[in-house]
Parts: sequence; structure tokens; C-alpha cells
Amino acid sequence: MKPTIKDIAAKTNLSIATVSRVLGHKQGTYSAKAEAKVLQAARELGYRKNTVAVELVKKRADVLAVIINATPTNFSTDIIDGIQERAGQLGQQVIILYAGNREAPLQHQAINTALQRNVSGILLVAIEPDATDRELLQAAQVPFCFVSLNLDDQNIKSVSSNNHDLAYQATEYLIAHGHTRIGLAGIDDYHTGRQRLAGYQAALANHQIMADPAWVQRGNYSYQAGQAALSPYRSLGVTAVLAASDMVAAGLLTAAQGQHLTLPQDLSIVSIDGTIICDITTPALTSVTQDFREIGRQGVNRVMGQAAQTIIPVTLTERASVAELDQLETK
Amino acid sequence: MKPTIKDIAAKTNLSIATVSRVLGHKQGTYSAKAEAKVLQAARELGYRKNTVAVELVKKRADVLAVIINATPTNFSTDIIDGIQERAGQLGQQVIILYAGNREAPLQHQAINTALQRNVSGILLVAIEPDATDRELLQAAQVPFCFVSLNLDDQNIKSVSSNNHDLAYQATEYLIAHGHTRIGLAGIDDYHTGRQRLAGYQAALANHQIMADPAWVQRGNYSYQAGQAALSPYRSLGVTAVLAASDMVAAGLLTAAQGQHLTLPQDLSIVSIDGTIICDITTPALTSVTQDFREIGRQGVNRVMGQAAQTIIPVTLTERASVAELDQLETK
DNA sequence: CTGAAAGCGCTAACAA
DNA sequence: TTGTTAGCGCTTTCAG
Repeated sequence: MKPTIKDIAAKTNLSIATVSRVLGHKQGTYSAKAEAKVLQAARELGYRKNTVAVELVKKRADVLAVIINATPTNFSTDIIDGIQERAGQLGQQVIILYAGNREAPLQHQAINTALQRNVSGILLVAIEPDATDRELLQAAQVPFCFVSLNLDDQNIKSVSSNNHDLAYQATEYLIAHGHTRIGLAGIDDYHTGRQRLAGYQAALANHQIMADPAWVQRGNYSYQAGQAALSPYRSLGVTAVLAASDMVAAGLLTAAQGQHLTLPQDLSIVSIDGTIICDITTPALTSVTQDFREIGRQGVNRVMGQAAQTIIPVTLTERASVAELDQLETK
Repeated sequence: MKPTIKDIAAKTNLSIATVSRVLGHKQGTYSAKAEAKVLQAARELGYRKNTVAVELVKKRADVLAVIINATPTNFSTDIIDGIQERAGQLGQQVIILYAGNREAPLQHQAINTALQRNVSGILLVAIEPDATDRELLQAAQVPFCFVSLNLDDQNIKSVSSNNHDLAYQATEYLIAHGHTRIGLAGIDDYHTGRQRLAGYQAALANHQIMADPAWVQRGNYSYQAGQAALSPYRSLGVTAVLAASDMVAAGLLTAAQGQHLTLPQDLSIVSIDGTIICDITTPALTSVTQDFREIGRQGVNRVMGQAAQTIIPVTLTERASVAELDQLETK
């Protein structure tokens, strides 16, 4: 039914080998006449190459698999844009596999799907691998790279912002604005969260601020986590919070407004990510902004073996969610 | 290098046929003993089935391709959740192909990629097909379905909200709240935009409101489009705007606040979509809320041939962005 | 219940 | 420059 190179061969009185050559653009191995005939026949028959067959014989698919989960955050489109851009330049197709909401079986399944198709590389976006995931990945002879997540293991490829530095910068910024009772909200208890926690603690320690452990409210980077974090802070006299993501910041902000707090006077917020969410809230959120597009691009480079373990710099974007504390009275 | 069924056959002294049968779970065609031997050998060898080979011989891939573009909106994750959920139930894998930002070549490429892999179906999420896209799709013997977009052609499968009704409801709501000078912002000039425009116009006509054409500000559903729409409205005495998406509404809202308008008193907004963006803004956005998850689920049903052309109902979610106009003075 | 053998659509030696 | 041929790894008749 669907035409194959055989049909083209029959129609042109050429061998399938010649047809394959012109369709594969093996320049110099066929005559202009053969080329013309094949191309025309292909057009007439509505021929389309069967990629599956090609992949089988070549034992290689020029495909990058991107495994991604439904993070409660919203930065993944930028990362994917970056991936797509660079992958296109390197002649790789991109297929995105979806791993649900941190659901282990779906993560395994996505990895297996990628592996079973001999993709040329796997990019794991914001995925915390469990033991099974790591085994699957290690056992296969396929390059993989964690993107927007750093496993602390120099031997495992990754591209991300420097989470320690990122939290450190944000905390320093708040301290520079007179805050000393500073919360950290919404981080998880895995690599990213722990790295950010360390940066936050380092900045506080750097200024001899004795942190109250209750200043750290864990969560999953979601809007809901931000909302939940507010009320504990109110009794702690916290004047500023570093939010683990824009979504956490937004949750914190709407919860605060629900309690009739005035921002930033009653509560300053610095957010991590710097997506468009920061512009949408009132007041706009000051953020440590990650370069997600570049993270995506470099992820491709890394998995295609063109770059070393990579840290992408962040920038601090001042908007309107931090108050200078000097002239204000701490509660 | 990578083990194949041949290796398992050699190791177990069985034929590759038998190995294939147990690995394919062709129950009743092999003995328990054979099964045990094969399974163990497979485990020991770290065998993983080569999906590409299977797809070649079966001439069929149990894969649904989802083609999606980087819409400036943000509802796609919900749709994908729904797709994934239903696809899983039907034993279909899902691969997501990314079509850039309404870029024709990338759209063709994504469609071709799907077609070249004989996927069992193609779901196009919020994709406006051009002539080439439609030809490609029609020519192939692969079921496809537009999701969150309705082409007005009863013969083409689609699942979406009723755009006419959705705009009609929103407009009626504003009229019921005393508004008569009502804008429509951010719609595109394709199917979705035109359908919503018609619904908006129908509601106005229904109340003998003579609409000023300038009340309609076109755009691409983006935050920027919302921001750009504000200033024209100020000179037109518009008291309320129906925003074509949550992002448009957010843009409108921040632009209005930038002009020191008080919302909703100075400008009421109803948004279309009802994503989490509506909760994040101040005031929260009243919206006509689409059931994106269900749209995704039904998209799978439709493409797998289990449902007819489908309209998913919407609901109006009242939040805080619409003022009752009775007791207020129109500018 | 098991094995032998024929392909799926294509590429890549190897000959001609 | 072109054709012949042998597979890629798997499923599936058809015999046994």
C-alpha cells in the first residue's frame, strides 16, 4: 500500500540500491539522470521514507529524547526552545517524553522508551532520578545529560545554574537591603533544594545571622507550596523570603495579600527563575533569573559530547518585591 | 554488543521463534519451562527489546504523536496530562513533537516526522494548519485530530471548547454586570479567533449594543498582546474587556496598573482559559474556564476512533476582576 | 509446544 | 555509475 523504494525502483527501472542512494543524497554515487527519474517517481507515488527501517539498519536514530515531567513550575518551554534550536543545528530530531508528576513508574517507562529506540542521546529535564533510573541509564550505551538539575557527581553530565550561588546571591541581596530574618520557601529535599539551601545558609553565615530552622519551609516548587509557606512565617517575624521558584513566590504573594499584608513593605520576596510570572504579579517579583534557553542549548552540546559539565550564569533582575528595611520597623 | 533474541536463543538452546513468543507474551504458545528459561536469560543478558525492529515488522507503532507549538499561552501541560492519561489506558505511548512558534517549516517537519514513523495517530494541539499541513495529513493513512482548535469542517476530527459559546457567555456575563462598552482583546485572525469574535458579537447584538470595531484588538493570545491592547481602549470609553487568553488578561491587567488604573473599578476583565494565572494576578481574574484535561482525554478517544467530533463544556469561574457597573459612573 | 524460514523497508559492502 | 546481495532484530506463517 504505502510505496517503498521497491516501487520506485520498478517504476524507474533502476535497482533499489540506486534509489536508496539518491534518496539518501549519497552525492557522487549516481547520475543526474537517475536522480531526476527517482525524484520524480517518488513525487508521483507520494513516497515517504520509512524512518523506522532506516533506523533499524543503521542501528542509530538521529533523535534526541527529552524526558520531562509536569513540574509545577513553568520554565520548561524555554529549555525546550533551547534544546530544539541546538538540536536542529546538529541535525537531530527531538522527541519529548513525558514522565508525569515525579511518578517513578512513568519515569522508568520514559527512559525505557528512549532506550528501546536507540536514540542518540537523552536529556532529562528537571528529573530527579531514582536508583532504577540511574541503573537503566548507566547500563545503556547512550549518552545522557541532566538538565536544570545537578547531581553533585562530576562524572554525570549535567547542565544547570549554580544553585548554591543562585541562592547565595539572592540572600545577599536581601541582606544588603537590610533584612536579617529571611525565609527560604518551597525547596524540595533533593539535589536542587539542598544546593539552594546550602547557598542560603552560607550567605546568612557570612553575615553572622543565626538562622532559625523554621525559616526554611519545604515544598515542591509549586504555587500551593508558596501559599502554605506564608502562615508559618508570620509568627516568626520573617521580613523577607527567598522563594524557590516563581510559582512559590506567586503563592506566597497571593497568600500574603489574602491576609491583607502590603507588599513589599510587610514582606519582601525574591524569586528564583525569572519567568514571565514575575511580571504578572503585583508587585512584580524581583528574581534571580536563570537562562533557561541557554541551559537547553548547552544540554544538547553536552549530550552530543561537545562541552564539559556546564554551569550557566544567572542574573539578578530587580523588580518591585523587595523593600529597603532601614527606614522600616521590623515587626 | 547489545543482546538480541538471538543471544537469548543461543543461551537457552531454544529457537528465536520461541524466544520471540515468550517475550511477546503470546500466551499458550510456549511452555512454562521455556518461559522461565527465556526470562532468566533475558535478565542475565540485560536484554531490552528493540522497538524499532518490532515496529518495522509489525508495520505499526503503538505511538501517538502529539504536535504542539510554543504557544504564548500556558495551557498545554494540562492537555498533555489528559492525553497521557487516556493514551496509557489504551496502551499507546506518547511522543511529543515540537513545532516552534507557528513556524510553517517546523510544523511540516513535525508532521513528517510523525508520519515517517507510522504512528497510530496524530494529535495537533492548538495548531493552525496551513495548506501543506492539511495535504500531508490527508494524504497519509493516519488518523489525526485537532485539539483545542476547531476547523469548522465537520469532516475533520477535532476536540475543543465551543469558542462561540465561550465568548458569548463571557460577554453576556459582562453585560449582566452593567457593561455596554466591551472590548475583545488578543484574538488571532484564524479559526479560534474568528469563532470567539462571532460569539462576542452575537452577545452584543443580542442586547442591541452597537459595537465599535475598534473594540476588537487582535493579537496572538500573548502577554504582550494584552499589554498592547490597553491604550487603544482608554480613549474608547471601554469599561470591560474580554481577554482572549489568561496571558492576554494578565498583560492587560499589568498595563492598566502601570497606568494607575484601579481594577476592576476602572476596567473589568474576563479572561478565557482559567489556568493558574487567574489566581496569581491582583485582582484575581474572572474567567471562562476550559477543561483542558478533558480536551486532552477526548482528543485521544477521537483519534483512536472512539468518539465523534467533540465539544467540551466550559464553566464560568467568578473571581475578582469584574465590577458591577450599576453604581459606578462610566468614565 | 517448537523450529525453520520468509520477510518488514532500507543501507552498505562488493561486484560488475 | 549501477546492480546484487546480505543483513538490521524482530514477528509470523507453516510444518513438525
